[in-house]
Amino acid sequence: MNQKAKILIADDEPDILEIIGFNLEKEGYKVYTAKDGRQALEAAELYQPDLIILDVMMPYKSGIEVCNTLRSQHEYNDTLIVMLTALNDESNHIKGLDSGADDYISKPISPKVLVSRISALFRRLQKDDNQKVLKAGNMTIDSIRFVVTLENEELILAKKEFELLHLLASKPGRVFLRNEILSMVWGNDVIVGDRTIDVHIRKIRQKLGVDCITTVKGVGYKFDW
Amino acid sequence: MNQKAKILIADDEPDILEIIGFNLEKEGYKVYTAKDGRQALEAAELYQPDLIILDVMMPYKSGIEVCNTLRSQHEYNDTLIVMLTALNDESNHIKGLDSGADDYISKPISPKVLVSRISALFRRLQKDDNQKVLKAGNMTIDSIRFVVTLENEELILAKKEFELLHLLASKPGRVFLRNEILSMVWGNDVIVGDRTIDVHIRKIRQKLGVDCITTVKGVGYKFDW
DNA sequence: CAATTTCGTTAACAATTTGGTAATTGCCTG
DNA sequence: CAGGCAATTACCAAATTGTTAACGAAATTG
Repeated sequence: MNQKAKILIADDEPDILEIIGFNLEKEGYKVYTAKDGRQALEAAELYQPDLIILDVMMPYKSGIEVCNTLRSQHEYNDTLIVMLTALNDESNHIKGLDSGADDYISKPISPKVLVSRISALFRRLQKDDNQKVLKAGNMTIDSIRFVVTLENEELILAKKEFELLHLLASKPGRVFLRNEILSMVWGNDVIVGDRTIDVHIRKIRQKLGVDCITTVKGVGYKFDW
Repeated sequence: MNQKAKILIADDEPDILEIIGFNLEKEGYKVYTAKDGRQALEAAELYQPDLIILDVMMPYKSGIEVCNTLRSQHEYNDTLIVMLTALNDESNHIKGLDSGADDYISKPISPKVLVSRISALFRRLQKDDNQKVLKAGNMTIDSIRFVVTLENEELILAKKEFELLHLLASKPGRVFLRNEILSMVWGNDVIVGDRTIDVHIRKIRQKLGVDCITTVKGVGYKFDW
């Protein structure tokens, strides 16, 4: 989930689609919509959303049927499903959860609450794999495994080297001033000479064997692919 | 969660405790109760529940405070937290989710719905957590029988050794910081010297005879196959 | 319940790796 | 060609980890 998480909303009321969709997009999610159960299944297959919001009452296929269908397929194992239904419809509430939904939200619901609830679900999902993996061309900088991969070959950098490369590569093309580099990699209270950075840059370039760090004279360094 | 899942309920209304408790026990959960925020924290530490239901309004410490406290400690990372509050209290609803709760349920709630909702949470949790027997190459780490098998030969590790290996192998390739290792294997309140981890790593490497644990200097260790 | 073994931890020291500096060289620019 | 900056190189100091041995606590066993 390093990019925008994709959310599919299925409801037969256009108003709901619009209100919910608008609010989720505002939060940075990529939103798709469907207006009945069949469309929902098609869209799910097409867009592979990370989370699906299903209204229980929909034409052709109810949300519960859709949920059952999805849950029976392996590739939707990790897809979050949220059921949406009218307040106090307890029997559907239970059916929804028992069909494998991850949460149940009753209408009417305030956008704020909805968004909070959805982030809570995502939070639990991504607790471990905080996607700390940067990619640029055929290079991967993986700070979970602490490995840099270049054309399928693993390179091992020392801690400071790794941190420095990671910093530069986190904003490709952007120039980092020497000061910035110092305070971000070394911290504000550590005092080291200016040449230290050069030396580390050198070591990185040497180990990578590829020239992806550009010197900007008098200013700093940047990562370029 | 091969045994009964343990659930802790914290609420200052005895009626609620009883009704919810009764219904959860009927479903086969082991239930503990607490009647205010402080007790909740104590009970959490004592019983290590799998799921905690927190009323938002409680004497001494609100459910939200309790939730924040728990979430700041590593060993409660995988503990599910459900917030319980009066209907339509939207601001608390949001605070609750933002403090790291996994779900939010508003009172009054029917026992059936509550139970369904809780099983939904457990279902999601088990999805990732089901790795009681880890496999990597010709190695098997069986935390049910407490045995490590390497090329069909059984090795016996001491408890700490086993736990450490199991932790590392649970996410192959991922680097575990020394802090993480300490808090996950030893717990947060135990203070042990720095060399302790090394010594255990040493023993594991020695017993396994295979080099599957990689040191990442200045960072931690990782399991690699 | 004493004897014995196994564990977990620590301390001390060795080995290794890493980080930082200084001195030198090289390169671009005006 | 001089001045300013970066690239290199080699070297040393500091930090980190590996290894061993030893000791008390806990578990096991007879």
